[in-house]
Formats: sequence, C-alpha cells, structure tokens
Amino acid sequence: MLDLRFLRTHRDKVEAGIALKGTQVDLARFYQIEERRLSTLHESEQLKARRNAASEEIAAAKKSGADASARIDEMRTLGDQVKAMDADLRQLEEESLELAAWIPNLPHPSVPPGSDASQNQTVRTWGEAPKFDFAPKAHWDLATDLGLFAFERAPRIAGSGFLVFTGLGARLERALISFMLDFHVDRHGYTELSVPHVIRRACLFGTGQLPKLEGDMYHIGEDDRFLNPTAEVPVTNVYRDEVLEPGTLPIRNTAYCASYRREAGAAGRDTRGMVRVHQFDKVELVKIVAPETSYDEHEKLARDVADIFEALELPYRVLLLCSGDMSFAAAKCYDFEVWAPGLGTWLECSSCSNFEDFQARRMNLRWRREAGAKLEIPHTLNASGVALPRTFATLLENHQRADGSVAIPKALQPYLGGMTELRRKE
RNA sequence: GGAGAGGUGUCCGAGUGGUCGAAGGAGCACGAUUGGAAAUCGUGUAGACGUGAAAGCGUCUCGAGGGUUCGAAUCCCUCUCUCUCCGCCA
Repeated sequence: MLDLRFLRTHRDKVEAGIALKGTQVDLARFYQIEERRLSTLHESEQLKARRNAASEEIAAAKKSGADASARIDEMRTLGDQVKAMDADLRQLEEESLELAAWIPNLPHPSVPPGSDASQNQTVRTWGEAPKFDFAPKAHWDLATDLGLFAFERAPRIAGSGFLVFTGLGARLERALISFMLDFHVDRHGYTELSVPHVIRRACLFGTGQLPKLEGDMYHIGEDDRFLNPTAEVPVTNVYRDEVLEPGTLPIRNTAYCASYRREAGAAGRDTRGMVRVHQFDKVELVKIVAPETSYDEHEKLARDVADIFEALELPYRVLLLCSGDMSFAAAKCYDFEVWAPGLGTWLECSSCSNFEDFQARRMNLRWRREAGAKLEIPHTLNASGVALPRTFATLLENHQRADGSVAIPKALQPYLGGMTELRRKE
C-alpha cells in the first residue's frame, strides 16, 4: 500500500506509475472518495470538538451541583448528528481503503518502461550453454530413466500437477534444500527460519497477494486460511504489527517452505515434467532493511541468488523486469532464468524484488532507527534462493551425459554422501 | 470438540462511567553525581489522521466492530486472537 497522503498529493506520479505498470485501477473514483472523506472528516471532528467541550462543562456542573439538563438535551441532538456523520464517514473510509488496496506499488526510476516480458532487459549472463554431441534429453525423460520420479503415480494422490520423487530423486531434492540453506546461512549470513505453511488472510494482504490473487491460491474454507503461495509471505510476516528496535536492521532470513499454487487458468500449459506444478519446494530469502539501503541490499540479494546457480554450475541470465512485467507489490525486480538445454528454453528459477515500504505499510511493520526517534517504515525485499523443481530440472538437463547419467556438481556432492553422478541402477 | 481466563503504550502492569492518552515500573534519552563507571537522584519519553510554513491546534486510538450514555479503557452484544485444563490425535 502506498501512503494515502502521498497518493493525494502526488496524483501525477501515481497516475504515471500505474500506467507504467499497466494496471487498471479506478483512480478517479478513489480521488473523488478521498475528497468526500476528508470534508466529512472535518465536519465530524468539529462536531466532536464541541461535544467534548460540553462534556467537560457538564462534568464540572455536576460536580458543583448545578443543573446541566439543558446542556445535556442539547448534546443529545448533537450526538445523533455525530452518529449519522460517522456512519457516512465509515462508509467512505471503507470504500477508500478498498480502492487503495488495489493500487500497485510504483516502479523505481531505474526500471525500464514496458508492458510485457518482451521488454525485459537482460542485464547479465553467466556460464555457457553446454555443447552436447548428442541430442540432450528433457528432464522428464532423464528423470524417468534414472528412476527419480513416479510421474504417472503422482496424480493418484493429489491430481495432476503434483510430483512424487522416488529414491535418488527424493534424496536429490532434500540435498538441494540443505545445500541452499547451509549456503545462505554459512556464507551469506542469513538466519534460518522454519515457518507455517498455512496462512491467514491478513498476512496475504500484508505482502500484497491479496486482494488480487485470491483465485490463484488454495483456500481452506473451513478456517479461512490459505496454503502458502510463496514463502515470502510467512517469512516476511513474522514481523507484522511489530516495532523493530534500534539496531535490529538489517534482518536477513532464509527458510525452506513448500509453495502451493492453483495456477488457475494455467491448465494445459507446461503440463509435462516439473516446470509448472501446484506444489513446489523453495528456499526463500527475505530482508528487512533501512530505507536508504534497500537498493544496495537488492543488488546484494541478487548476488546471493547468483551464487547458488554458480555453485550448481548452471548457466543463467539476469533480467531486469520492465514496469509492466513486475508483480503488484514490487518496485524493482530481477528474474533469474536458467538455461534448460533439453527443453531449449530459459526457465525462471528465481525472482528478486525490492518492495520498498509497500509491504511493510500493509503489514503495519515499523522501525525505530534510534532511541527516541520517530517511527519509520522499513523496506522489505525477497528472493527465491532458489525455487526447486525448475532448478532440479535444469540440473538434470545441463549435467546430462550421452549415456543418460547425470554429473553432480561438486558443491552438492557432500549432500549426497559423496556421490558424483546419478546413474540408473541395473 | 468441551470448559475457563485473558488481550491496556517499546515492554511489564494498574485502572469498573466524567480533567484517563491512561497510575506505577522497566527500557531508552538528557542532566546531576563520579577520576571514570555502577548505583542513586532529577527531567523527559505513544501512535494515527486532519490542519498549519512552523510552533501549535483539533479528532481518534486501551484486540476489532457494533450498542447503551450528554460522556466508555470501564456497562451490553458480536467477532477475533492468546493462554490454561479436559477430550481427540502425529
């Protein structure tokens, strides 16, 4: 959420930013409601000021035994007026907030304008696409040959779009999670958290998934909770409604968490393999930082993500998303795409965003810079560090060999008991 | 699922209708004291919104929302969250 006062006083900036993001928002109505809300607020406050003054007089009169009944009668009608006015005011406030909740974060000046993915900028590439003297296989064929999955059995449990890992496949998944967590904790200085997968509505509003993405999430109707759509939600919201004490920033947290997505409307797209699934593992990175440092921290965050791909020897490119391709809450975002030689395409394996104070304001997270200082709103950032199934897939596809075996990158070997390759057991 | 107890400021904690935005304490800041520190003493220390160049002024806020009342942290209703005990269960 943007600051209401900012919205009112910088209408031109807001309109320009929303246009850049390509979001449809009824701004005219918002401004109209705000105007009415403020004038009603003024009137109501004036009436209340009168009431408060009279109440004091009445209290004083009663104390000294004087008769205050005339004054009380007068206040009775004024009280009714106040009540009516406040009812109007509540309605206006509700409508104003409802509209404001749909106003997206505005793009940072360094973000290239654009309407869709075709206008994203490649800022950097790392590694070389491997050259094979054979036709590289897609990960689903490799996985099937190596016995890493039971593709055909998974739907029995949860329907299509879910994965069952088997044997070494399950172990590789676990190894990747441990490897990434250790890497971020030991080498990047993050603190590991383990968080709930079931999320309250307020938290999803806090990080900006609600109200927009309600239909994309699994909803537990009985309790009005949602299955975690991305670990960014629980890991960021652990601090909601808090005032962070001086000296606590920057906060850098990491967590493993499964992510659940209905991906409504996506049925039929990328149905093979593990590129698009309803449940996937992810290691998440979240930072909460002082506002003036957030763009430096954003670059460092991107570096932390890159280190994972490099350790796994996966060729990747970094995209600076254009204004129209960013999520609702983001002010600036890098996507990391890894080359998948079997599929012959790039796969998005991480997204690295700076939300500035947009999420923090929504979740009522504040910070005191130093003792006695005014409260400020810190900035929040997050990145996947990284998403597993696609990384798993590109790992297989990049490190495959002619005989169908897959080399395990050195960094991962300790997590697989020293194993250097995946090979089908005879 | 059943029964009960609670949600007050950065934190702890008092407060059952009228100068209560809220006692007291902790913490923190500043000052005194000290060679320096600890201890001690003194002073100060909420947030949101509105208005204003600013000082200030106004309104609101004691989990949330309604109600009663001239007036609610205090009374009533609903919701929500936390805790304890019992039941069930990994």
